[in-house]
Amino acid sequence: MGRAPCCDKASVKRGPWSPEEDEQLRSYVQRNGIGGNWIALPQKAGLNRCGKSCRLRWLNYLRPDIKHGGYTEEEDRIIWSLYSSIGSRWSIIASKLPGRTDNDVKNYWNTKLKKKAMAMAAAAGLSASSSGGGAFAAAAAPATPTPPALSPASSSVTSSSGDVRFGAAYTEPQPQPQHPGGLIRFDAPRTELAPVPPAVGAQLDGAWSTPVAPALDGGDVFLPELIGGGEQLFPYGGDFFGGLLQDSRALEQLSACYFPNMAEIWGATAAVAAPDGNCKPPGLCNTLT
DNA sequence: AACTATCACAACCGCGAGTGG
DNA sequence: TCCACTCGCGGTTGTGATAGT
Repeated sequence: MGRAPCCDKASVKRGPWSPEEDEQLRSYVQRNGIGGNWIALPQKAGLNRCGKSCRLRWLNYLRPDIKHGGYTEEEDRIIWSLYSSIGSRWSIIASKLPGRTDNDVKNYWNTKLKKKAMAMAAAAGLSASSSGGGAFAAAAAPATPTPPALSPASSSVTSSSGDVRFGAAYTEPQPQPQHPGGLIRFDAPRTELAPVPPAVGAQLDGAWSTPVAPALDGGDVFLPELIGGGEQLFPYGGDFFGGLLQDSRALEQLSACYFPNMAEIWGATAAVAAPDGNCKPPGLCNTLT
């Protein structure tokens, strides 16, 4: 049994790419495009590489619009908030960071940002002992599915591979910073989400309690549009991690800002949520991208 | 200077989803 | 409807660079 390999591993080169191979692949793709078939590409390009390897090399390294390193604080915020709400959907997260790849974002998270967030969580007094899985898992989410209109982005999510996502540290909702015109701003067409129930919404100002849900179908919304004037429209400035860790509501709202359709997704799946409260919204990627 | 530990990033692997015949 | 094939994703591993002892 077992899956047939995509190529004969014994006959193709593996490991790091040489500059010559890079140039060969780059020039071929620039001249001919991908051609809709990565498996056949290496042979056409004269490369002794697996098609998947070529695809990965092109997407993660050779593409002309790739940025490496030098993550800004704004990008940190995007990654953090989206990871907190949708988990390790790196391709989705990367799609909101122009020039970044899923692999790059994933590596950045695993090597730097996660540690930073963990340190912040520890500083915020979150314990890792209550449920295992680290400070964030411990701080996560209620045991039952969160009402989607209330907390579209706060429930823990169990991915297809079974790892538990961390949610925001839930504390009593605190009064939110005021933002003229509300946090959410998009150029895309807008649709209304159900208002946040009074139990929570009453503690928030109007702009926050009735989020306006833009449709991402209207076009990609990238970082500059998301953060608008930077700190001006973003609820937390310098102490970003600390602020979010102490205020899950803000995190939910921020995530809903990026992916407002989360509410609908969770709403559609809440009825079939697993008894443990974890569910994976079907078609999440398709809906969001 | 030599060795070890840690870090950062690139690359690989296996799986699920999508698609066309 | 089924099957084969490919793509894309996310987790994991490998490797070179750097820091520390």
